[in-house]
Amino acid sequence: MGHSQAEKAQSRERIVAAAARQIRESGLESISIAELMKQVDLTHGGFYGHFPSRSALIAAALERALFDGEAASVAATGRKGARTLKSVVDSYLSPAHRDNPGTGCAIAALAEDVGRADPEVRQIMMRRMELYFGELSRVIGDVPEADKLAISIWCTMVGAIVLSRVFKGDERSNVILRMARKAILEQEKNARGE
Amino acid sequence: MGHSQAEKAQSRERIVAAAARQIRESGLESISIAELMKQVDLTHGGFYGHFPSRSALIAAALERALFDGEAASVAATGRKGARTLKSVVDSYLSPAHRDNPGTGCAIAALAEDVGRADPEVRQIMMRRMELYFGELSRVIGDVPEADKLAISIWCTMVGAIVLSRVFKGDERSNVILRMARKAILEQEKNARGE
DNA sequence: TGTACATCAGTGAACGCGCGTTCACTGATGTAC
DNA sequence: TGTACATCAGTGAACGCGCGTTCACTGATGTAC
Repeated sequence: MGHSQAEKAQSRERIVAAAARQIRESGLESISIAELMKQVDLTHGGFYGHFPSRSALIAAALERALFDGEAASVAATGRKGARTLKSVVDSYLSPAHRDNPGTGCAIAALAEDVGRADPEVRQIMMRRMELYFGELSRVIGDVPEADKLAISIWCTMVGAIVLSRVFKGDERSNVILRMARKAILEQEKNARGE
Repeated sequence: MGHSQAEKAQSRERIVAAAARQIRESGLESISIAELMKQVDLTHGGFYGHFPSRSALIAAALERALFDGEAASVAATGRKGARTLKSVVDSYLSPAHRDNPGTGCAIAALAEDVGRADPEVRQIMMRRMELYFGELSRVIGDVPEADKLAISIWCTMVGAIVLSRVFKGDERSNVILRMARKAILEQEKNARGE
């Protein structure tokens, strides 16, 4: 058993990463400390050397899930400059994203849970979403009121993933993704054309 | 203590109605049988005279929440013939709807929870959503591919309520509702114009 | 009409279980000399 | 280089608690005669 600071930080890292996946797969409240610690090959008692409470972990896991989900999206759509609205939407509204909530967008996975949570938890998502709105606005680029368009596009993307997951396994699920994608791209075209 | 069949049915009714509100306010898994029975002035043991298990109640409560939410929407937007896309969207994307999930749309409140639930639970929501898609399509009326437009509009409406609830209490929350509303109405205008 | 019995919705104590949290302890590693 | 000690990440038993579920019981009402 090691005990350097670096090793402790690595343990914490593994706990948070596992929790970030867990909450996206099964919800904010799905975290069981005993099960989580088993997942990372530690005993449950050690948890309190890393976090003061379960709810502190949930906050850290949400922050991490938001960060990871964005990193995965960026990785899938290519580096900064190469991103277009089409590439972002195609990636976001893909069957792969729908079928893998544990590594996907934390907004689509957890916004309802967060909407019911404490203000501190909601703030974590609010702050991150402001960044997302800004980033999508920049991807849209030279369109009048791109910042406002970015907001409504986010609504459609999140709603589409959420609904497509209700229908997963059914062909209807793919139709939802396709219709949302089409609506978003047409919206942009119209905004550009005016 | 009465014990006619009608009185038993009324008790069951009150349990389901309370549960339907509870799950929309705090999530599918938020139901505690002891607390629920206290809410309807019964003792927890009596629960099993009405339902075989907690999960059977959850299924019944979801069904009921979906039904109630739609009834509330219809009540708010006027009778059958008088409904227009604008009236539906204005009502759905209102601050009142955002602020009262317990009496609102069960899709917006529970789709993420349901997406993670058993196939039987997902089917309950799937079936109801097919009806909703059809109804919105009829409200849209004489537009090419109104059925497809209805699907993408539902995505935007659900996403907007879900995101606006994360931001509740913040001015950003109202902006989200307004931008989604605007996007939907423009989408319809464009669909009508082609 | 009055009495005895059957029904059954609801009661409330009890159960086993898993959970979050605490804490005295362990034992591997780092440091001092 | 070797020995003694300090540190501290992780261990695992124990706790109190709330939960879903069971079940023997109660007592108000309906029915039979």
